[in-house]
Amino acid sequence: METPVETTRERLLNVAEQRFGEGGYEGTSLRAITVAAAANIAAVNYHFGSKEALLRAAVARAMAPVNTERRRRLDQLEAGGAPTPEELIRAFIEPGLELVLRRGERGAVVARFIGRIAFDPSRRIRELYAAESDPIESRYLAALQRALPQASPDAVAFGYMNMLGLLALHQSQALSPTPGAAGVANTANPVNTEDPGKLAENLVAFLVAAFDRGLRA
Amino acid sequence: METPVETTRERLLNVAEQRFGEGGYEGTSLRAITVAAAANIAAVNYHFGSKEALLRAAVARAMAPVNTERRRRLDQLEAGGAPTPEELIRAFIEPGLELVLRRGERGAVVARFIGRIAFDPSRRIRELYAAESDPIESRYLAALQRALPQASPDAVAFGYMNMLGLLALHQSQALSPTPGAAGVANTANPVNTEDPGKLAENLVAFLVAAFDRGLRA
DNA sequence: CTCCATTTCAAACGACCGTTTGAACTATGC
DNA sequence: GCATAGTTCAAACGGTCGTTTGAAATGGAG
Repeated sequence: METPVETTRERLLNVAEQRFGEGGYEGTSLRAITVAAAANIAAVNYHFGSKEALLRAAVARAMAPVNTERRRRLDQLEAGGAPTPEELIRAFIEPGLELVLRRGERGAVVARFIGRIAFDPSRRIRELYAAESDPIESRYLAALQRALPQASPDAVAFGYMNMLGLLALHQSQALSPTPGAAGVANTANPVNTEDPGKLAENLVAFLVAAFDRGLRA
Repeated sequence: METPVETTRERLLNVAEQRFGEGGYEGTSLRAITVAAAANIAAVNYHFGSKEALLRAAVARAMAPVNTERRRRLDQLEAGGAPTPEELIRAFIEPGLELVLRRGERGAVVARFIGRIAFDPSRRIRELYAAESDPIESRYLAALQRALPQASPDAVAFGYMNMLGLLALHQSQALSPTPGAAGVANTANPVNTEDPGKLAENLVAFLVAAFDRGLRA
């Protein structure tokens, strides 16, 4: 069989995903990325133009399948009548956790990358991410509003932001602290580390309860 | 009245809070801090020893009143019998939001600083923060477990981590995106920007519902 | 005033940063 | 074969990074 070897461009994107996800944008140097990708320093500016353009390309590539799947689910739900809050929450959470975690090692890397960038300390980086996930946001907000007519638009937006934030934190694995360090419940490891599906179920249940009964009028 | 002028050490801590909260640890240089604090570059290493030690000192100073208030509330609740989940959640959230937001401009700066550092991209920084908020963590977990006997320890820990994460995100104002940019609900600004008390109420209600009915057995 | 510990200062250290350059290499079409 | 477009390369660019140095300023105690 012929092995379609990864191009330099692809290797740069893969390593960028991993390193940016581990150390953040500011905390990761182009030299660290290019060395790990077995590429020359100048390759970044040749293929992408700048460090930030590399990040933008990596975000776009990582988010594309998630956005596609979310759109597909939303289309499907709305075609079938009035979706419940749980269906909508599931359609948002699961593509973020499963589609990306359910692929062995690389999936976890992509998830951590997305989760970290979404709440990077730099406003510039956060907006860069927001622009990528923006298109479907208003659709979800409108659908949630219809599914929760008793909640005010502000309350729905509040719930949506909480959902978005919690998803990002779980994606980035920031809520599953290091085993050896001083963290939460180091006596018993949380449920979710082995099975991303179980984490998705737990998170959906948590959010459904909060949306159904935790939004102030 | 005599004006006890701020010492260089205090000015450095104040500016560090602000800049680290805005740009993150890696994204903020000591030169930017010392210039804004009208101090010499060498002052950081003289008063603290290193950049990381400056951060550690800032975290400790910022967290001290929050930890004290949380301990006080927990003592009071446990002295009065078996606290409800809502009382426990309130005792955790409110010190984080009010005690720190309800102080004009500087309170918001401190809140953003804490919220950002708690989920900094660098694991090293996150652990530095975790060590500071660790002491009361096990007390809260145990109290929550007693208040929610039907939930498994894993589920309680899961809920606690979600609470901690959501609090940090709201503290850092990462969930109240920039007004002009492409973000959630730029048609109507969320409720919470003007009144931190209202945000606390919304967040507590959200979490109480999630804890009461959203934790899987 | 002298002494001494504390604090501030300008200047420099080596290291690393993102980016650019221009030549060398590679592969494909003619 | 040669020409050509695409890609990779070592090397260097000017800047900024955290940290260190040693001297100058400061200010209370004797």
